[in-house]
Amino acid sequence: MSKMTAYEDLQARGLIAQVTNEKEISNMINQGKAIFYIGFDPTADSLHVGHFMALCLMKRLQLSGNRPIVLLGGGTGMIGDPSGKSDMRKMLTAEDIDHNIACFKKQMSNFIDFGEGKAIMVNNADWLMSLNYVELLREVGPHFSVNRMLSAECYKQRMEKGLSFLEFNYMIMQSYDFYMLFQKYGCNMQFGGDDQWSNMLGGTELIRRKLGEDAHAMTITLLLNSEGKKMGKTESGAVWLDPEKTTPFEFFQYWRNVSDADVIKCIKLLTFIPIEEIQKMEVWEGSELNQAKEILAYELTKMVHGDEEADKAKEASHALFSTGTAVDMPTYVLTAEDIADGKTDILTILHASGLVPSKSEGRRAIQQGGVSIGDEKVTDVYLSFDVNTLKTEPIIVKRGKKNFRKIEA
RNA sequence: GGAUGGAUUCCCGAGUGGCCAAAGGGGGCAGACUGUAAAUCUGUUAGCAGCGCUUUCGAAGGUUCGAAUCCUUCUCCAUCCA
Repeated sequence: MSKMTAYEDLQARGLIAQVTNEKEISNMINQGKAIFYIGFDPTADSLHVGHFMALCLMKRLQLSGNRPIVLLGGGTGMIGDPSGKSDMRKMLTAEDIDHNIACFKKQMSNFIDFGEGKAIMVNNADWLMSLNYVELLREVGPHFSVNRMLSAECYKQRMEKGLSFLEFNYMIMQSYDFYMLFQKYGCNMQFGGDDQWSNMLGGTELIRRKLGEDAHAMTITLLLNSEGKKMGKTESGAVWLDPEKTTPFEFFQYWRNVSDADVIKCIKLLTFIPIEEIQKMEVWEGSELNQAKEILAYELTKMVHGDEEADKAKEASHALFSTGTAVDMPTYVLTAEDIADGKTDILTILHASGLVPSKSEGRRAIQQGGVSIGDEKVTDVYLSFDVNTLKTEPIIVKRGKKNFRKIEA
């Protein structure tokens, strides 16, 4: 059997959602002739899983000889992309954007090799911020049909709730980016999330109309779970790549806990495990699939946080769910505020350590049998602890099955 | 610019003077069952020094013994007309 081409591998993994011209794109990619860009708007101070997937795609293509351009949205971030969103985002200040860009840069360099001639990083603020309104309108305005823009899928939700002129212009900015990159760097392809499709087509159209040349676009499958929701989000927010915002252990657990229906898909989309090996896992059923989850969690943690952290997270996870103890686990050290007369109580501990958002919830959790210390269920809401005892013997407090904290004094 | 309708707790949405910390659903959390999955069933879902108190129905004032509910002003949103 001949080796899979780079493009076939992407296909087999299910990474490709839509393409403008499959034949040309696959040829370019397979021959390492693509100079492609992916845009990242600096909407937060850390990258998240969606970005990670895009960066991995960059890496995959970089490995097969193609040249990536990372485009940071210093300019487009000032506008805000309405695609697929039901509400307008909070507008970011210029300072926020600068800060976020700095954070992005740092994290990205862990994944992508920006060495000589390998990959480049640019910021669209460099050309967007100095645009002159009337000039721009005359330059690109005639090439966009408002009727067609409005019918674009990405605005669908906003047509019901309201779309501001500011955001409406996002598509033009993104199209302009592609147009600029095409001229400056010979960038002939754009990648992005599938929700970017219409924005990306705007760019290829603009290039064709202005320059009479062909440029291509390809979108990456959005990482959705079996219920059709975006993955990489938890109740408390996104799963971040920054260890300060999402600890390696939390990161590991997030993937360890994906549902059966999603494991294989995630392994395909997110890891670099060869497709042949993944195919072997696909036949796994029932509790066997549980192993796949651990592989997924381990691989991703390793890629994002390194071998050492991945091992630690895996160990902690094992220890906690088999024996209920772990060496390396989230720890909370009691502060003076938590102690009164050399004592403290269970509600204070739960609340102060962040296991529950309020003491009322802590009380409820106890009453419902959801709190335990070690293996013992807590039944007394007023259970109190001697601080001196805690100093010598730290305790492990659990809320539910998956939330726990080691408490030290 | 004009007309009309609207803003309720995490979300949707009921509530038109006291019985309202506010129905119902969704989501979340916890328990049972399991495989750290899903489905299902049960409980729970403002805060606090628990049986009571404090803060909540877009914002600010007012009427009233008593307001999510009535009045005034303001802000924002939607639809229709220009």
